[in-house]
Amino acid sequence: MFVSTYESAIDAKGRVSIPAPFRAELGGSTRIFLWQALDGSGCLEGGGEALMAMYRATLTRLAPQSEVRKVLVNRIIAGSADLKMDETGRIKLPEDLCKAAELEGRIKFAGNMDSFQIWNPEKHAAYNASMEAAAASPDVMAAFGRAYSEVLHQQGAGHYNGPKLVEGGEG
Amino acid sequence: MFVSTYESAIDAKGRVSIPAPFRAELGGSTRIFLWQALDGSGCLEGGGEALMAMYRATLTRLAPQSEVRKVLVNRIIAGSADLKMDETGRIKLPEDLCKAAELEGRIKFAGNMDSFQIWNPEKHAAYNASMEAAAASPDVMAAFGRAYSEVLHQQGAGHYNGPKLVEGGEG
DNA sequence: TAGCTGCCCATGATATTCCAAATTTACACA
DNA sequence: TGTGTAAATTTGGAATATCATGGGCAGCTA
Repeated sequence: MFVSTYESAIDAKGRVSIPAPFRAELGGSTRIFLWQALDGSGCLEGGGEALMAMYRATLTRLAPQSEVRKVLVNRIIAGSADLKMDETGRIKLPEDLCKAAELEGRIKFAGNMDSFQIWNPEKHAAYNASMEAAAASPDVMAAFGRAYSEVLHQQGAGHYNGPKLVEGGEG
Repeated sequence: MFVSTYESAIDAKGRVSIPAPFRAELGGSTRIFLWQALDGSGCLEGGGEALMAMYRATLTRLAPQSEVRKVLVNRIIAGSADLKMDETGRIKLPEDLCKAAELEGRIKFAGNMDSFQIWNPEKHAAYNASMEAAAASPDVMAAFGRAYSEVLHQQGAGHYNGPKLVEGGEG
């Protein structure tokens, strides 16, 4: 799972070091896919071969000529950059994606479970602030609490046994 | 279950010993996650791989582009530090988290069932005082009583048999 | 030939691991 | 109940490994 947030930088040659923990998460593969986040937040989203395989399987389930499928294939498949890390764990960010996400100089890598995000630091700070404010909402905590107890019930057949390592939770 | 409260200290290099009972609770794993508590109380919250696996399962249940999920992924997944204990059970607290929770010198570890909290001692004392005052409220005790008898019913098939050790309740 | 790209090595900073001393805690025995 | 011994834990510091980053060089492309 891609967890935590790391800072990195674009060097003079347009190269970026992928944080080591994220590299480890790619399981030895050096192929990285990058595209613009679908939610309009202005960051890039990325992942490795495992994620792309999941997306492929997911998109294949959608009806071939459905509008939904066409949109998602366009945004994620056609819109992706297909990059290869060098020996020291760096990739070269394509200019169009940098421009779209307003990336230059220092950037932020943020874990997003199965994928990660790449942010302009100022935008990321603003995003964090809005998320922090939203987290205080009772609705958010209530929804989280409901989902958490559902997971507990599922695991423990009705009564509380404490958290367990969920199957497939990590590699 | 993470129980009780322990005091510890941050050394000159920013390292902190995890209290031995909490270490035992991590079940041999040396990976620790730390993030800012969602409730705005100003402490850090932490747990091990089991808790993070639970959170992952929980977040996966929420609709992918829902606001609730985005908020929680931001706060818990992206907002977590992914730390590794050394041989003697210490972690290095990231500076940004220390700053956010006003941690320096001595700190408090407080058990929180599935997770634990890390507090600035003065803040913790103030929190304790407010909790002690609130515990006297009839509403609190009433809610506790209701929940307690629900659990009893669930365990004892409808009538009171005295409390039981729930299967797997402790190790 | 100029610029871009991929590949490689060098280096400083940071993080991790290892070792050892000091302190606390637990236990057995008188 | 007090004391001595052993074990575990906490603490401090140094050696080592890892990582991010800058730059060099060759090959390809336009």
